[in-house]
Amino acid sequence: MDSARPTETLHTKIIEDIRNKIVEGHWKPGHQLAKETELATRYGVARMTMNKVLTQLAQEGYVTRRKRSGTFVAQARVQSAVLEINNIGEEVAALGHSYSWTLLNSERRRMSQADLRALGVGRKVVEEEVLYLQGIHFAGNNPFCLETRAINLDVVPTALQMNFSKDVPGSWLLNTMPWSTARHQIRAVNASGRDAQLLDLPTGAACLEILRKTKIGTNWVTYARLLYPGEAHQLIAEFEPRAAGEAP
Amino acid sequence: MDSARPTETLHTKIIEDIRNKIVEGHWKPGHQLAKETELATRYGVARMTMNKVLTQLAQEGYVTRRKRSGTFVAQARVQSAVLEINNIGEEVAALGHSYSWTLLNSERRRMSQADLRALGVGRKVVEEEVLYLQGIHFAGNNPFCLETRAINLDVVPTALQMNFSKDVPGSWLLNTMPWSTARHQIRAVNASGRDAQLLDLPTGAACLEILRKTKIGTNWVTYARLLYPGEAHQLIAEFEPRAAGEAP
DNA sequence: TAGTGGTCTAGACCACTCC
DNA sequence: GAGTGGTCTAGACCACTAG
Repeated sequence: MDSARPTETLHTKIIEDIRNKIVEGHWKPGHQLAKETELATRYGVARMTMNKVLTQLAQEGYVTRRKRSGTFVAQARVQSAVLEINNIGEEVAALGHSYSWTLLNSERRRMSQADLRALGVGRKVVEEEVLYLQGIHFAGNNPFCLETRAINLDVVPTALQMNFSKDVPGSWLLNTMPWSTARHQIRAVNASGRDAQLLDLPTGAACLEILRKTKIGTNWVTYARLLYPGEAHQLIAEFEPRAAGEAP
Repeated sequence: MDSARPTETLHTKIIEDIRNKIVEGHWKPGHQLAKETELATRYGVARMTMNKVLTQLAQEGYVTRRKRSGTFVAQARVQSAVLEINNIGEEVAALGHSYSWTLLNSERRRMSQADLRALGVGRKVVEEEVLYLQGIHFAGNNPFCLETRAINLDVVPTALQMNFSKDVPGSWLLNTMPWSTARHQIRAVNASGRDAQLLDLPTGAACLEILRKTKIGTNWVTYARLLYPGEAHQLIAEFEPRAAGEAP
């Protein structure tokens, strides 16, 4: 049990101990743990501390807790993974290239049904007034990502005062509306004529398409379509074993 | 889903209160919160309760805590998202199609450098003995996913006794080694001749390629390459605002 | 209805870090 | 050095649910 790195607190050590018992297979899925009070005396801690341990293990998905029944080792699944969605500029910088952004088009208009489709949004009743942008992110001299974006002017009217040939809309929005939440759809598409041309690819080249819908509260802030050359880009999703029907 | 329901506990209500203050912009990033003891008296609770509140908000990424300095509203970023990586059979069933699996090839052999490359693995010194499988997942009568997989026979020797034309290797492994962890790489590729043929696609069709490396402890269990027709499949990643340098 | 987890408290000591 | 968060305790009551 030589643990080197983390702050060695009581409950941290207990958590690791129990987690190991589960991960290494000594406690199989379905195994019932002793009750809080007993585990507490066994580890020589107060019940509050033991509760903290078990609560955290439940949050992590390793155990399931049911009142009146007890605590059980959960059925594990490699089911959810954490996906890093980074700022494109940082992403390029991390690859050791110089980053630049070129604005191709900027237009104030009402969103058409075609726009909605292009941005992967289901049909909406109201066609809001938006700022419609298109531009390219470069890594060195190579196109790295084609961005098409609509910004909801009802929510972010200040966007009209911005000069997006200088500021990158994604970063600006991130700083302006910092607590937005987003939904991503990821798929593979063959680059169509104009997209391929802009990205300097042969027509039909496989691209990774990310559709991002950003909301704040119940209002949508921006829709973005990010198109990456398939060979130049990949997403890394780190594991995480998690139980079946668990929350966070 | 906005929940109105959940058990209204003291600290839950306080958490929501503070979270709202942050999300709605009353407390901007960088804003310093009052200290624990003061917030505790202000909300009329014990410090332990307030500590639980602030600890959870820090875990969620809304605030950053520094000893001796205090608690601050974090700089938020839509930076990580939770990506559901489901069992393929369940995935197909969820779409309302009947699911089936066809094994194309099963072979016990040493992994070659070509195999490693095909599975997206960097070069390894030892070329372990593996069970090398290839098969297709069907949704109805249509190919849904082409799977190429190597199973480490040192870790899972029982795989040799299985009949993978009947059992789906991914599901079987999930049940056998429930607490493994995985790493996923996601990218877009143009389907090459043989892959395209197996998936019943024109050559060059965009496909979503998922490379999955599964480990248990320090040993690798299985490498899998899952190739989905681009149009037929997409991944959904649900949001999650999170602070810059925070640990989940 | 009894046992389990869920929550809360009041007080205490410690470790770290900023001034 | 002093103030902050970090942790821990011993005891208490409550809510839910399985038997």
